[in-house]
Amino acid sequence: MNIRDIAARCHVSVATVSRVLNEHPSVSPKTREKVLRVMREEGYTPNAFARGLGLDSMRMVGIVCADVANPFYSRAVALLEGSLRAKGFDTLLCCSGTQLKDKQKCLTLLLEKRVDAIMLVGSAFCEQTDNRHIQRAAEQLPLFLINAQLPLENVTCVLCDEREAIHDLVMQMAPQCKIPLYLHDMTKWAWAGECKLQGFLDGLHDAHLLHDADRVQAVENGVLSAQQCVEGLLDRGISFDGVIASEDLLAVGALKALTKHGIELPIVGFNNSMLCDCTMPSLSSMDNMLHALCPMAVDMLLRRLAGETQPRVVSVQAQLVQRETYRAS
Amino acid sequence: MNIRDIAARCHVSVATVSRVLNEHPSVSPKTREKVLRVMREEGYTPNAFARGLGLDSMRMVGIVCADVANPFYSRAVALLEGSLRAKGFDTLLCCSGTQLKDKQKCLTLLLEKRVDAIMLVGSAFCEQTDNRHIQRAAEQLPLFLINAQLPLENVTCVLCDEREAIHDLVMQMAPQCKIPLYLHDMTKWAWAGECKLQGFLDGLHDAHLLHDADRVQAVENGVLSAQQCVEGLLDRGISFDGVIASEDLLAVGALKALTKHGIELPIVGFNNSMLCDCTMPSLSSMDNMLHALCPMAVDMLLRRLAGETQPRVVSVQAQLVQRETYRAS
DNA sequence: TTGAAAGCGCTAACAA
DNA sequence: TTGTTAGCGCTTTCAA
Repeated sequence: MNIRDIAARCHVSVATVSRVLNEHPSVSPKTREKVLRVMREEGYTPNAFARGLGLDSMRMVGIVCADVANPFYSRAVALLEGSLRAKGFDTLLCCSGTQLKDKQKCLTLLLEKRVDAIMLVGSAFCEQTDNRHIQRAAEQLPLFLINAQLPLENVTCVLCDEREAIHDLVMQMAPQCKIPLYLHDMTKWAWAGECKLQGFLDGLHDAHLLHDADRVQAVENGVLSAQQCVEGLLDRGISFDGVIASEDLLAVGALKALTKHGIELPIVGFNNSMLCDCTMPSLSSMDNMLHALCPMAVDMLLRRLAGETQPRVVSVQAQLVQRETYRAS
Repeated sequence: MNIRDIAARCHVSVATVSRVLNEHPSVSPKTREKVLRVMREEGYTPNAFARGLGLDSMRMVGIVCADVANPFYSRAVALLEGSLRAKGFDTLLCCSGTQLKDKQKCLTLLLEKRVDAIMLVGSAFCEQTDNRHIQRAAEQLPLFLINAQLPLENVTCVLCDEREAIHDLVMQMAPQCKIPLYLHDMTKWAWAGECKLQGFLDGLHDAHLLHDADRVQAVENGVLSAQQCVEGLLDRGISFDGVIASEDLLAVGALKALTKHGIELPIVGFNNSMLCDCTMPSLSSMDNMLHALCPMAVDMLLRRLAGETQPRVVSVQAQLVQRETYRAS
C-alpha cells in the first residue's frame, strides 16, 4: 500500500496525498478528509525512507557507545534518545565494543545509513594513535563527542571536566585526607581515565600532599579487583586515610575491603550511579552531569543543523553528591 | 557523491558500479579494480536506504523498551544489538516510556521506518486492556516479545518462566524458610510482576506454607522503599524468616534493613544484576537468562525472515545464582 | 562482461 | 486547489 494506491482510491493525484501527509495548508478540507479516511481504512503507513531520500534527511541520529550494558553509557543513551525523540529524531544505536576496527566499522555503517548526525558516547573514542575515521565522518555530518574531547575540526565536544572534578575533590578532602588513595581503572586505556588520574596528581600537588608510589593503585574494572587491591594494602600495612575511585564500582570494592577490616574512611566514587544507594554506608560520588550534558548536546545539534555555528567544546563542572561515606566538613 | 558520479568517473554504467558494490561475480577484474579505486579516491559511501528502497529491506530491526537506563533493559538491548549486528542488522532504539500512547507512537514510527522486524523488551508491552497496536504491527512484520507473553497471532514470545522460577525457589527454600516474605514491585502494573507474584503464592501453597496478609509486601521500585517496608515489619514485630524480591533493587533494600537490625536471613533477588556483587553479604539472585534468550530470539527472527515457521512461544528456565545471602542446603 | 532503463515510495517545482 | 512530472540513489531485468 503506497501513496499511489491511496491516490487512486481517492481519485486524486499523489501530490495531493503527499500534501495531506505533510499537512500542507493548500488542500481543501473535503479532499483532506477523504484522503485521511482512505488512509485509515487501508491502514496506510508512509515510508519514512522514501521520504528521506528526497528530503535528504532521515531524521535519524546514530549513537555509538562501547557497550550499552554499561550503566554509565546506558544512562547517556537513554538521555540522548529521549531528547532526540522529543525533537522528532530516531536513534540508531551501535555498540561498538572497544576494538578500533569495530569502531571504524560502526562509523561506516552509520554513514551508509545517512544519519543526520553521529554522537559518540564516552572517551573510548579518543584513540591514542589514529582518529582519522572520526575526522572523516565529521567531514560528512555533524559529529558530537559526549564526555570526551578530541582536537578535530568539525567535531563538537560536550563533556564534564573530570580532571578538575578529581582535583577539586582532593583539595576539598585534604583537611581530612592527608594520604588519599586513588583507584585507577586500568582495564583499557581511556582518555577520561587519564584525565581523572591527572586530576588526582594535580590535586595532591596543589594541596601539598605526599605523592608516593602507593597513592595510585591500578585495578581492573570490577568490585572484586578493587576489593582485593585494598585488602592487599591493608595487609601490607600501607597507610591511607581516604579513597577516591575513578568508578563507583571500584569504590564499592574499597568499601567492602574496609568494612571487612572494620575500618571507616572517607570514600568517594565517580558517576553517581545507582550503586551509591545500594551500599551500607551509602556511597558519596561525583556526578558528571549527564542529565545536563545530553540535552545540551542535542540542543547544540539542532542549532548546528539549523546552520548556526556552535562552540567546539563545552565543558561543565562535576558535582559532588554527598552520602554517608563522605561529607565535606 | 553518488553511484552516477562514480560511474561517470570510471566511464562505465551505474549498473556496473552497482555490481561491484554487491560483489556480483560478472565484472571483469580490471573493471572492478578501477571502480574500487575511484570509490576509494572519492571517499564514496553508498546510500543504504536508497538500496533498501528497492530491495524492500532496510537491514534494520526496531528494539523498543520502556527505558534503556534500566539495567535490566539495557542488558537485553545490548545482547540483542550485538546478535543483530553480527547478522548484519542495525538497531533502531526506541525508549517508549510506560504510557500507552507513547508506546503506540513508537510502533508507528518503526513501521514508518520500514524496519525488518520489531522486538519489544519487557512485559511493559502487555497491556491489560488494549493490545491492538501490537496486533496491527505484527500483521505487517515479524514481531517478537522478549520476556513477555501475549496470545496474539503472529507474535513470537521468547521468555523466562518467572512464575515457575519463584515457585521453585519458594519450594527449595522451604526447609529453611517457613514464613518467607515476598517484595512485590507495585510501581506499575506489569504482566511479569503478576507472574512472579503468582509463583510465590503457588509456591506457598505447594510447599504447604502459611499464606497470610503479611507474606506479600507491595513496595515502590527503589532501595529505600523496600528498606522502609522491611524495617516497618520488624518494628511491628511481624515475623518472617526469609525474603524473596521481584527485583534485586528491592532485595538490596531488605538486606539493608535486616543488616541494620543485626538480623541475618536468606534473601534472594531477581535479575542477577551487577548489584548482587556490590552488597555485603553478596546477594543471591534468580537469573532470567537474558544472555540465552536474546541470541535465541535473534536466531528465531532470522529463520522467520528466511521463511521458516517458528514456535509461537519459547520459554526457558531461570537459574538461581547462589551467593552469600542464600545457599540451598 | 556491460549498458539502458524501469522501478522502489515519496516530495516539490511548475503548470493549470 | 489540484495535477504532472522530474528527481532522490540504488538494484535488477533484459538486451546487446
